[in-house]
Amino acid sequence: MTVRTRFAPSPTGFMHVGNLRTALYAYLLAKSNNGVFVLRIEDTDQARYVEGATQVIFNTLKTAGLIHDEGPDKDGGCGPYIQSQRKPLYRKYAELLVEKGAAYYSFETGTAAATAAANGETQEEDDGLEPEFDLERAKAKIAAGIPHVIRQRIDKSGSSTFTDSVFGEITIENKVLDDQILLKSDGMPTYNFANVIDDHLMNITHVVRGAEYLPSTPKYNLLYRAFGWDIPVYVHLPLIMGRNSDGSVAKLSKRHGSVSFENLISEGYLPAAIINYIALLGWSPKNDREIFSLEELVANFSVSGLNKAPAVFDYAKLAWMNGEYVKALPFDDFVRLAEPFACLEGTPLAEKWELIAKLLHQRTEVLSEIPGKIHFLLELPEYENELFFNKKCKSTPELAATMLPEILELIRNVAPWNAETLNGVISAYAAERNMKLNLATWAPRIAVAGQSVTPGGAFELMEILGRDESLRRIGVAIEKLKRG
RNA sequence: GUCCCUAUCGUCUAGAGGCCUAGGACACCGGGUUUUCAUCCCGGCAACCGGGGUUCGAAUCCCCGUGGGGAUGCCA
Repeated sequence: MTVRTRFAPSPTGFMHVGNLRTALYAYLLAKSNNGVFVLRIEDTDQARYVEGATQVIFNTLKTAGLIHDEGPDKDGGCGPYIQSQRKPLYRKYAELLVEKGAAYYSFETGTAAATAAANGETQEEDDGLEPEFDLERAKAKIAAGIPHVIRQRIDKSGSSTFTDSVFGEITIENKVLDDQILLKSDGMPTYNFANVIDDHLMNITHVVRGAEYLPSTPKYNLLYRAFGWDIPVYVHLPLIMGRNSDGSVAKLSKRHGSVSFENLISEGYLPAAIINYIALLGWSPKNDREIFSLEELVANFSVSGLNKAPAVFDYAKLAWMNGEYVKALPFDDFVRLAEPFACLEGTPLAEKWELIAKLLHQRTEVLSEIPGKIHFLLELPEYENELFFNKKCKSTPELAATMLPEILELIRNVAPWNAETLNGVISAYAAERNMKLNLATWAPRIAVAGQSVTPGGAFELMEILGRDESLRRIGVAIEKLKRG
């Protein structure tokens, strides 16, 4: 039997990494079994619907490489794949359930809650709905236009047991299951109903979803049984957590940082790195390997590697992994991808971008770090003469004050002005004075950079800055050192 | 409140009764290489939540606590 999995997001405007990871595992489970990956849009909550959000879902899956085999744009014979377009279907099945005695109508009263409030009473149990078990009377009320819902009728005796591929056998007392609403008063199904209908109709064999659905799974199974349908294989996934500022953890959300795929991308994380990282959040290949392409994930994926406990999202490790991907990028790709982040357009450095990129390529983890790394090239920072101190190479401001004027004269007219020539001249200068090269380059580097940490050494920086600006900055340093 | 799930370094995890003196990675801290920084290399710090069982033997199995998470919506 062909394995069929689905990813069923709501179009709410952005793709949370938790959702993306669910999509990834559903994709991996399907593909590692030569199965079919279905995309279904769950837009039954018109209040939460966001214009254009479906496009965000398409774009995200495409960018991430999670290509679906069936979906709104790829009919595989189980369409439509957008729930709002399936609306009549749900009522049909809900009414079938009523006939079978597994569901019943409930009508809005609109008064009980209001009355209670007026009397200053709290009536938490009252949801403003009155059940009508008599079918004839129910039909009359419907004909009279009274708003109503259809809810599941659950026998509260006994218990329900089911097996999950990750969590194993789970038993829940039926008395804690409530008569959940299946069809809303606007005629749309709830998730609790639609997922059962659609997963069955779309021949989904393996339901991959977050562990938050574990406690309500018995209700879905009751529905499957009422219809006489096969229950799919369940694969519930541990949740992804974020760390709060007070050290506690909670479901990963915006306050923990960027949690949407689009946000992460705009911060300079690479799609393949994000996928690789989240794959390892809750799943392990059971060996020490950590870097996997999507294809390699497909080849290595197994449900047995899924974890049960929630995992904390760690931006530091994501950054490290992203750095691995950035460094592995062909240089031309890095130049192209990093350019928008550098923000050099319209500056004198724009034409030096490739030269700068050469320095940045192996020193960047997240592309958004770039402006901060190179800002000193655009504008000489304010700095203290203390920077000319360096213990390791024994540099001091006094030494810099004598060296800098000498070096300035040596390089003033060298040609061509590039790292190689400058290296030659300054190396010779160091050799003459029996000085180590790292001492000879310390002062010039500080002078042209104005900061202690720089991407690249003195020669590269001077080449990028050009002759005029380099000489000017060294001049500034000499004056600063004179003032002390 | 009730119900469900869960528990190995700070974080992600390996470990399916003896291979564990508990392995890897990130982070952190040293050292080396390097014209700085980074890369790279080498080293270090750091964990089986607690208590009872079962067993010749338990991180691994069972029970009870405790901690953590989730569910309890006309959200999904």
